Amino acid sequence: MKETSLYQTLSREREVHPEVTFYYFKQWSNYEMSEAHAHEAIEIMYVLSGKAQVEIEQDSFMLKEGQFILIDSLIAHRLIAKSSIPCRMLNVEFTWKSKEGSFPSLKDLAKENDNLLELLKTPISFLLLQDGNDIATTLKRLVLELDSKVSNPIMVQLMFTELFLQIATLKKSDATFSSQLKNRNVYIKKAVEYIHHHYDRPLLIDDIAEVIHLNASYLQRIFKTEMGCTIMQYLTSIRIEKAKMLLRNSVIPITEISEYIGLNSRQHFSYLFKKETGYSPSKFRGDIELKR
DNA sequence: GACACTACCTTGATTTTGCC
DNA sequence: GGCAAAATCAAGGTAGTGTC
Repeated sequence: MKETSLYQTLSREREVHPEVTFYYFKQWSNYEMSEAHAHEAIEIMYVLSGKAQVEIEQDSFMLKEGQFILIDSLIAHRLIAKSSIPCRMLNVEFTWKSKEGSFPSLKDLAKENDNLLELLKTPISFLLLQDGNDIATTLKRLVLELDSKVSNPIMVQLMFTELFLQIATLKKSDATFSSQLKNRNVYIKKAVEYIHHHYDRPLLIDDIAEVIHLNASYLQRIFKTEMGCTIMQYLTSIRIEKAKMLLRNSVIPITEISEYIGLNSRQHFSYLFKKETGYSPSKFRGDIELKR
């Protein structure tokens, strides 16, 4: 494994910070790289809209909106964007520079965060993940900061820290999620994946059924048999867990949290939340504040 | 897969609550 | 009292389920 690899972070003797070498937004249309290329920089390719094919070593993947791929240093890859819909991407490439100042290195951070440690301990050529929107936001903020004429190095390192922690957490939850699904019926697996990726917008059973090419009522029946709950119960449980997290860890007004979890109605959000937890959203947040 | 019935969800209007 | 946020209510729509 080369010194420039992400996965050399723990064994590398010198302490390093990430340093962006190249970044750009670009819309690809009817484009095909003539041949695969590799570079020392680690690359993140994030699909903002549309879709594109990425070939890495012997594998080939169709990246869709909201998905991103992190390609390690010196891994050959090739981009093909031949879909009728143009693909808009944000690419960020970074390498390493010697640690400066007192800002903790990635190695230091891994000592404090199990998910990050696990990510850096498991070498892999590339990492393909579905983003909830956190990674996109952080990448855009990072690019905006780099574009700034008075770019602040500490801000850049803070955003990189946020980015690495988000990727590590996403990878961890993706692994847990995947292992739970391993033995499930393939249709149920697709439905559950779709729900996990789209719970933040209004979802109809018909939408899910259409995506996996099944009759809606048939899907409902096999879902309940396999999962022990209806599709809507499953979706609600995910939404309430996300709402609890937002109530605990953010100052987002309760009226807006319903939008964050895909419920158009704040009234119904309050009703569902109370039904599931026994507390109204405001009481839930208030009790947490009191315990602090 | 289609249909019908029931239960539950969504939505808009209204009321209550808390803060200034 | 005025205002914004949160909670409640009722009607219509949608999901879940049994049956064919």
